[in-house]
Amino acid sequence: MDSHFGWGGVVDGWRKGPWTSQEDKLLCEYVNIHGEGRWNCVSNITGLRRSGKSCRLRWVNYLRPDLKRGKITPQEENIILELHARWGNRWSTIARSLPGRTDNEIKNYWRTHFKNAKSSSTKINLQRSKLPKSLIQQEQNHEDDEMMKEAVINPQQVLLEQTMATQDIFEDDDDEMMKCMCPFTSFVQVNGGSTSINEDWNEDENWTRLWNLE
DNA sequence: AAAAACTTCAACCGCGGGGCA
DNA sequence: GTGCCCCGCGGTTGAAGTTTT
Repeated sequence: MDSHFGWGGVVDGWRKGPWTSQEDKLLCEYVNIHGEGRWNCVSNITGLRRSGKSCRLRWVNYLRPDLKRGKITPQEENIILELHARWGNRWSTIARSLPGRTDNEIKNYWRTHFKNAKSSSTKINLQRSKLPKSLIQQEQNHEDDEMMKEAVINPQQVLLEQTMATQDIFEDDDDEMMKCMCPFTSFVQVNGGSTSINEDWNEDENWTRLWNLE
């Protein structure tokens, strides 16, 4: 990042740094008239001295009228955790499941709250995130198929594996996070190495069992 | 009360993919 | 086939705000 020169100033004719309310107004007017897209035209049409990239980012992450404001809710957090376990750092994919939230917001939230979670599954997903999307989709479809087959043959083992993978992410994290994850893991009980599916959800009981899972 | 440490989040960058001439 | 342009994504940075010492 070259912000040590140019932050808040002009570099190559483009303004950088924090947006002013006047700049926001110009960008909103542009989008209202011309719609989203053709970001490189914004400067020509509005006189805004911002690059197309900067305009797009400002609109997508801050000015869009359908954006939610305020903190991530526990429900949204659950979704983020679940989808991150599945997709790794594919923030835009995760963001599509959270209307009103941006990939940037989710990425920041994850880094702030969960970046210290060190787990094999996380590492694998980070590596996956660097693969071409078509390959990832193929792989994911294959994994889903295999999971479905296995679930028919051995449902208890599949549930246990899912639970273990989920808990692995939280090995260094606190009670609050585990409480958030309870709805996803509640249906498996572990008793001295054997597992059983619990039809009747009992929050306290299951919570303790999962927390002590080794 | 002040300094240090930590957290949050807006905004930047480089890179890669897709469309088009 | 290839070169160019635009767009979107993920990683990173640093200013500002907040909490702790």
